[in-house]
Amino acid sequence: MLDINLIRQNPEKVAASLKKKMWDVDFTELLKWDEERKALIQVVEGNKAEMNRLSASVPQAKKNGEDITKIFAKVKEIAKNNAENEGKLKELDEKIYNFLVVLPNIPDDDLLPGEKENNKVIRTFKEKPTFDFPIKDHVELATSLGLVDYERGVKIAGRGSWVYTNLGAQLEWALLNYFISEHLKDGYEFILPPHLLNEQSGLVAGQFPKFKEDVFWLDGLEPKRFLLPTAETALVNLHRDEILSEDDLPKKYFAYTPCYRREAGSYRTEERGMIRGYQFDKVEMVQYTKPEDSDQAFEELVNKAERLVQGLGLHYHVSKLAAGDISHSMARTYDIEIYIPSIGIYKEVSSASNARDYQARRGMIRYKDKATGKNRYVHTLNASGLATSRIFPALLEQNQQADGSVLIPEVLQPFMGGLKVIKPIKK
RNA sequence: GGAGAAUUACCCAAGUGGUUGAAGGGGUCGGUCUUGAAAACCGAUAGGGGAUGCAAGUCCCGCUAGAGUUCGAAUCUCUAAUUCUCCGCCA
Repeated sequence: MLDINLIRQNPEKVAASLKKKMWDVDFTELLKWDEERKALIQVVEGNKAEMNRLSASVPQAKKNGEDITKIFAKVKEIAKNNAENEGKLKELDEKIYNFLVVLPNIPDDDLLPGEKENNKVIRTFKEKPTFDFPIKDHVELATSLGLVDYERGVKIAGRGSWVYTNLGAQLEWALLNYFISEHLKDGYEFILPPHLLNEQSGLVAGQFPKFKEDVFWLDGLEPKRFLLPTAETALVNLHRDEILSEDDLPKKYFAYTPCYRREAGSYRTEERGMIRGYQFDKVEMVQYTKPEDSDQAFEELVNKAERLVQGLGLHYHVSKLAAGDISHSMARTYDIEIYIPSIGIYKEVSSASNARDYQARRGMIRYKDKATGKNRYVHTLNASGLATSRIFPALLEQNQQADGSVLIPEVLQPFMGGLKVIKPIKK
């Protein structure tokens, strides 16, 4: 949610910023409603004040034996006139809310306008791996090593699903364990949230109303619930409608959940296997900070996500996203993209974003500023740390050997009973 | 799934239609006393949103939420949410 004051003060500037996100908006109507609303509030409240005064005078008038029916009539008359105004006011409030609630966040000033083509790679880790043998893709590797059963996944669930089997399940779990242990070391609080969330949570995170069709909704519970598309949705709502103490900030959380998304099925050869499914595992970090601390927190989150990939020894780069490619709710996003040799492209394993006060405004998440005693909106930030569904294939492909085996990164070995290499199953 | 009860401020809680501008207690904060602390005593403690104003202030809305009745609602009615108790079912 954008601050309407910002729009009042400088509508052209806000419109220009949103334009960078490829979002055309004209505030003329909104500002007109806003003016009308202010004028109407004064009328409505003035009338209410008058009614309150009159009603309060009844007991005294009774005591004095005055004619109170006149007072009753007067109040009734004012109430009748006011009802219409109140109706109009409610309508205006709704119109203003509906206008504001769909607007995306304002991108940071230093971002390039436009979409993907204007994303900029700002750092790279390691060289692109080279192989002196014909490489296999991750689907082939996962199958020949007995790590993933795609066919049985489709059999028991349908398209867009797979089964981690045996060492594959262990590898997946080892990745998650490795991420979790690193976050614990860094003092982040571990959360296991529910996976079925209510609509308000989606609204506060900024996924709704725009992306209501992109999540899975469940029948059978009223009011309806949806399967979380990312743990961010849960974590960012933890302190909804709360006023935190300044000493509590920053709040640093991480959660492991599967993520459920409808977008699977955009089947392209580059999205074979587990690159895009209805369900994938992810560890997600979220921070609540004071506004002045959020830039630093953003760097911390990007850095943490990078260190996780570095620990695995995999080649990746960091992209600073153009304004039009960052998500609806976010002001700034860096993607960490990992190299997948078989398709020769980089795929997102972490997306680190600063929502600034956009989500906090929607969720009334505030803290009491000690110096002024005033309540201020917090800033919320999130970053994957990490999503396994791209790490897993990248790891298999980047670490494959000529004999078809795959080396397990040292950091994962303790979580896999010391196993150093996964060898093909003999037929 | 069924039945019943409850929801008041940081916590507990009084309050069944009009000086409620919400009692009282606890806690917290400040003070007195003390070498320091405890105890005791004194004082403060309704938050939040909005309108207006340079400001002080004034006003509107706030007793879970939303509707309604009434000149007037914490109080009466309806709907919903949540919590608790009991019954049923169940991993």
